[in-house]
Amino acid sequence: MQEELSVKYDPSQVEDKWYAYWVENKYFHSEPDGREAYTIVIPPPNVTGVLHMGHMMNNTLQDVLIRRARMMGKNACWVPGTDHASIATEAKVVNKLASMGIKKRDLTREEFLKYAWEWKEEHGGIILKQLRRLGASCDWDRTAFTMDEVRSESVIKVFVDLYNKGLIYRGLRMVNWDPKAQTVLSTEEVVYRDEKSKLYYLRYYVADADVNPVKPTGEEGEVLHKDENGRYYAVVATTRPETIMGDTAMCINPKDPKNQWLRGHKVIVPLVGRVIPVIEDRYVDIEFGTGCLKVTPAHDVNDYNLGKIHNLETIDIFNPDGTISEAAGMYIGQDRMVVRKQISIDIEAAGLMEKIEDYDNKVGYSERNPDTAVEPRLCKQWFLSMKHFADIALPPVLEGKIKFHPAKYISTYRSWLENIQDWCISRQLWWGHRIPAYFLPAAEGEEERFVVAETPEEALKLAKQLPGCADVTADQLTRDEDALDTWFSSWLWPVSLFNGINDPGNKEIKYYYPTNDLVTGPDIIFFWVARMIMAGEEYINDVPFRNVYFTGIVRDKLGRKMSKQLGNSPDPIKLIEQYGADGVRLGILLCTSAGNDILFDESQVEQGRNFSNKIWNAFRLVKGWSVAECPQPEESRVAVDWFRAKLNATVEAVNHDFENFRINDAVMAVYKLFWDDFCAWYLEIVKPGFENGTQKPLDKATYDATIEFFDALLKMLHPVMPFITEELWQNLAERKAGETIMLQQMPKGGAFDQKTIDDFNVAVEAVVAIRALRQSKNISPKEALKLQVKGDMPAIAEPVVRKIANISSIEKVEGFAGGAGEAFMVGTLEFNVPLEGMIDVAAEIEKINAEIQRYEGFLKGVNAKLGNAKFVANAPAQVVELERKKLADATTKIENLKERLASLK
RNA sequence: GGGAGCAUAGCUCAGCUGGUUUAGAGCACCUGCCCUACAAGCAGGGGGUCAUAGGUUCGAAUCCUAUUACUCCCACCA
Repeated sequence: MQEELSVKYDPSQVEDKWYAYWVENKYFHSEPDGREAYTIVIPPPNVTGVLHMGHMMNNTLQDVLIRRARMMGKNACWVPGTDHASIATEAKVVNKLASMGIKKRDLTREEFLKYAWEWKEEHGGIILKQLRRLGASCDWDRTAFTMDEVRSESVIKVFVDLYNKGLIYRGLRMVNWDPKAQTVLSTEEVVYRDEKSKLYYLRYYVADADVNPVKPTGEEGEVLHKDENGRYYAVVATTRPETIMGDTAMCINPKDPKNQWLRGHKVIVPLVGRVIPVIEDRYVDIEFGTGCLKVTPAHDVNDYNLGKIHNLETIDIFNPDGTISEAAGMYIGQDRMVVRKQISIDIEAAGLMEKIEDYDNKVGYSERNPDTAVEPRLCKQWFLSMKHFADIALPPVLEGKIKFHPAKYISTYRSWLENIQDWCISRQLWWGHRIPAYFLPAAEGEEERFVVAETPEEALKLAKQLPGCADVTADQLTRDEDALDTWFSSWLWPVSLFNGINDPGNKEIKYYYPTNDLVTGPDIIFFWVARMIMAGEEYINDVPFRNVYFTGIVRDKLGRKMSKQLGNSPDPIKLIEQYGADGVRLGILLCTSAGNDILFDESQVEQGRNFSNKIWNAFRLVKGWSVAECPQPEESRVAVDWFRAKLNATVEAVNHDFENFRINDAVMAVYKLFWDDFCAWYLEIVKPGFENGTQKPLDKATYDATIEFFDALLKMLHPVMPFITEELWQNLAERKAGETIMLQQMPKGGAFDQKTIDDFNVAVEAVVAIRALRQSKNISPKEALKLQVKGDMPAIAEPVVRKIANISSIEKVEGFAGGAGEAFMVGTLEFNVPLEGMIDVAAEIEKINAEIQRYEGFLKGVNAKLGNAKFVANAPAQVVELERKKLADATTKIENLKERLASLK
């Protein structure tokens, strides 16, 4: 620290220095020992990600929790790491390659992965470096990656295990297909958005020659469509006319009176000309559109189900990239969205369009490629059967073994688990964990055969055991091309970080698991939180964490989500440079409450910076004092007693807040303790005056207490503001080499007398009243005043008022005669400041009358209560007693005021 | 369509099991101050029919019902 402390705190002078110091001394590192463990695993950010405000909030919270736990004597371990994020990262690599003129499909898997790893090495982990700027006290020696050796091995082991348990299966299903990434997605990865679209009404002519209505038209509301040539047709409403090439039936509800005439007939698909049957199924909503549904089994889940029931042909008219396939017979190779426009024109031209209406519907988009509409597609994929996992994951949350903060997410969690669908875990990607399934050669049309094993050698062994496969060779086995869903590795995170899959029951997993608190967003409650609980229960037979703190979304002050497009997302590193990491941390924490979105505004960070500066200057003040052997002034003795009580009370409140994850409240409590109580009151009271231009020394008792308080305050602030607290703590007293505030014990608080705090508040109120009086009468703070008091002033209040309000004498009186002064009340205590010739009697009378009126209004309410026999009879004695006291107090006050009014007149 | 949550000062939110609350905090705002820690500061001040309408109760911001607004989640109606 510089000899001369600057007036302004400069974070850039201290942050890097202390972070390096902490890392060098391995203060963040944890090894199992005899202490109680406190563990947090980081929600692994995307390996190629860049820090944004959401990360800042999330990781600040985690750091506060971990630093506090460390100072509470726990063996705190915060494990950092990154996620391989297969879809996002693969997309980035594909784009990069494209910019180099390389197409993914021209590369072998090995070549592609080489590029991908290069990309990862180059861009990966930036985000972890950025976290250091924030002060994150992660155990960097434990940094993990979802695709590193331990984690990969865990994933493969788990896949094989679950397959062997019969929980993983391979099946032909209607799945969600992302045509841009060209992979399937799980149902959770599809986000539905409202969209303005069109409902197209298409003519499907009746194919049989003699449709001729056997019965007369108009019977029982039947709707027959007949064109100018006398030909009959049905009308189908669809939002997706481009799928007509895949139509293999038209469906009506058997109970639909208006479409009875279509029963048993055949219709012609417009443009395509294919003749398809009219089938009947109760699934069809009679009220929707015309009650006629076109059935495209290959491209709609419901249609697929209808197809299965009614044994319909399935025509897949799309290529994997969303263009029209050969099977469609027309528009081949064109994108489906282009074809939608074109086909409506062509149908119109062919006279087959009845009408087009505006229509609001929901369209599913890929979570990772938000501008790509997801296509339902029929294909063979790997699934994890979820019923079993739902069964084991629900009880710990419902029974409170895991607590959600806020608790409202329990119901979200519950309803998801109670309606769970099987998890599609395969992805048509290369960047990820390759599925350990090996296929045997099979002739065309033959049922596929495969084995699942951790290694190719193991697979070969298994394959040879299959009937008729004794001679199979290693070359004949082909490994599944697909990779696993990224979440299939993330769900193991709290277990795999401690190698609990590969080495069950090892020392670390036993020590660190279950972890304590998880800090994450509610948007991944299904993706991640729920699945970690499943994996934890399945593999360790215990919950992965005790508490889940759900953060909100960081929005700008207008409530908009932060996004690159809007440009409303500040660069966290720039903010740190501008305001200091401590300032940014405090700013974020002040507006964070569990489950609520935070509306971020730079002014909050400014508040954080200002607070840093306040701490800095308090330090400058205290360090500037000299100490001498002299008696302790009365007001200092009182202030020490009071502040100790206040400190202890706040420690208790802060502990309570943390237990309930009310972190913003805890932070605010310490903020006020420092700024309002310590700086504005305590330091002002003990601050020595000046004599002949030099500051008087401080007595030793007061000085020691002040240093003790400052030390306690810095510790309480440290989890929130690690840098400035370390800097000042190191300079507050002599420190040995290698000491750090990080590893000090958090103040434990202790018993305190509430009366001390209450009595002090009398002084505070009196001082405030006298200051207001000075201001309104334009009396300088330097001019000493006299004070009269009627009643018994608390002993500790007197010296405080004397010093802070600059009172020369306090006189106890029976009444204020003559009215030569300004009076005020604190509780029932009456004060008067005698002011010769400075009183505006008229104004004073008005003021007193207003006061009387206020108290009388108050009395009315109290009297109404006490006058109510039912109240007196039913309310608890305590409450009635309280009302009586209110009555007595208010009555006294009014009497005093009236007395005073009289004396003025 | 189903479910959940929320509605308190200009803004963001506390207010837990109804009674020391004719409602609090932080920020913002207004007024006065550069008084040897700090103008990134100090001192003082104004500001709310607790969304609306009913109900329960001796007593409601707090509990119940309905309405309105917003937010979120879930769902295969083309």
